Amino acid sequence: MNIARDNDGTVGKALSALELVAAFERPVRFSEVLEHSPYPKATLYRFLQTLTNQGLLQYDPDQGVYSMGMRLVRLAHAAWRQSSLAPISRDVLDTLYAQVGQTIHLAQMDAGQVLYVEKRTAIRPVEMFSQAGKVGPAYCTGVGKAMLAYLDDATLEASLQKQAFYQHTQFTHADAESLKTELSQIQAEGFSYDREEHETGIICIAKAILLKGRPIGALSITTTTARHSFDDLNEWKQPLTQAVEQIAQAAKDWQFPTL
Amino acid sequence: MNIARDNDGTVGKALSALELVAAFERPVRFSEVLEHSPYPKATLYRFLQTLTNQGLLQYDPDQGVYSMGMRLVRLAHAAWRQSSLAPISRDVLDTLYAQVGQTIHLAQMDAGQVLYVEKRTAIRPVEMFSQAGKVGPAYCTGVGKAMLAYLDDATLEASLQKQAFYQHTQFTHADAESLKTELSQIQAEGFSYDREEHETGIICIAKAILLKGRPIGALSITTTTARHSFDDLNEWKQPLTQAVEQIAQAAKDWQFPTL
DNA sequence: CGATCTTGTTTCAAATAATGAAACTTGATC
DNA sequence: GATCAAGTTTCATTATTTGAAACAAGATCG
Repeated sequence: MNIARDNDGTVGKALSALELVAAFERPVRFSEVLEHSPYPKATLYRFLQTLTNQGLLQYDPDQGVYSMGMRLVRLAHAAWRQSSLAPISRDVLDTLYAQVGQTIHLAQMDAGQVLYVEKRTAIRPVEMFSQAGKVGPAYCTGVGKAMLAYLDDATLEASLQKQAFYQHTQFTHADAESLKTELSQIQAEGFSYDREEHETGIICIAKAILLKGRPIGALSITTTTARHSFDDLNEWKQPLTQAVEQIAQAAKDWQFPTL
Repeated sequence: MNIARDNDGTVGKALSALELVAAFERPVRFSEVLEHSPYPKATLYRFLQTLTNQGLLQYDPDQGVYSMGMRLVRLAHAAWRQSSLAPISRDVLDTLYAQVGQTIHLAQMDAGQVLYVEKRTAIRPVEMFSQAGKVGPAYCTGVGKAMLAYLDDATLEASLQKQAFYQHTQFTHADAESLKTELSQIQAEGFSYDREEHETGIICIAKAILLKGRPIGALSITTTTARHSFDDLNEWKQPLTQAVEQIAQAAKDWQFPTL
């Protein structure tokens, strides 16, 4: 999964051990991690010790289990404030949500995946980290394809390598070729669509947020086939474009890091 | 600041370089980080490269600046879901907020500091990471003192070492001795108070959330001297206690890691 | 326009830290 | 009380990190 992330000596290896624990999504015993790890017992043991020492993991001596550490939350707070689009987009998202009344996602790219950094939903207004920080596939989401469409060739190839092309529905792109065809179309049109490619019944229109020609994020408006047709999506083109432009402008002013 | 966190070889050093970048709270040039760093040029340079490679940092080639990486947000998502009190406390906090109508904070301990993991406020319901992940001092906040009061001697001493005892207001504890006296009082009474120790005009009542006798977090209700007197705080003892007990019960059921 | 400074990047031998097989400890199970 | 599983430590070997210094690439100035 991680291509360029494995040649970083001890730090890289320790972080991959951290990901191992994260993947369980629950507290885990040492032996469980060991089973899924490429490292020998003693090595993994020392990694988990170091990570615990550093607060990236927590160890519960009663249960003998490791879980993710709170230091990550503190560090992510800094990341979220300093280099996510979320803080500068808040007002824009509020306005857009008021206009369209549909679920809105603001996403960025991370290692070929889509990372959601903000959201507006009718269901539950406050969701904190349970929403921000979530990841999704790039090849079958509106925001993912919108960003892929504007990547330079080298970065695009690297990202495509990382796509699973798992057939979520009958509409999911099966390979890089078929996806690439749509990407040029998206770039020409300026809008990206999810036509039930990730989940049956869920459709969306998305648009990339560009800074100096590079995609720094994407914004999407989501609905269901039960409530809207594909054509209906286009009625949101105008407010979506306006919101994207406002965020792009704010990013420019704030000297947002271009990838 | 980090006492036990420095003997962890390369990983520890790399993470301290990451903290250096985080401390700036804005994108930084290499040379700026170097000035604040104990490491030689070449060493720091390689750390930043590794961290960037790993997605813990982002590098903007146009500006030549580093900022915090989005991988942290993804990892924190896992941490927040799997080992923060926030997900299991959501409903309890909603109920408590409905009862008292004051600002509520849910906090945990991280390296002697108070780390806020959830919040309810009238001002702005949605705040995401801008609130969760924030840190504050332990020695002069209600939640901080509530947790300190139940730490075992060894952990307490270690935590006290890390307190700055900066005189925020005229009511701030000036040293460990004066703080310790209050801590035993808090343990006896079961409630902790912030009497304008952190900020003038801001007062709160807090209570530790205990699991097997150990403090796994704390909950506080905050108000201002303009709206309430110290005595008024005690009227919230009952709902606060109930909320704390509900969270403690949920944590027990969910096999929450005990520190 | 060339000299000088500042900032960032690479090199390479020496110093240090990571590695992992195996031995050991601990505690549970029968 | 013997057996087994899970976790922890040891230590010689191996690989990685380290950092002074040299180098490159712009910027700034006389």
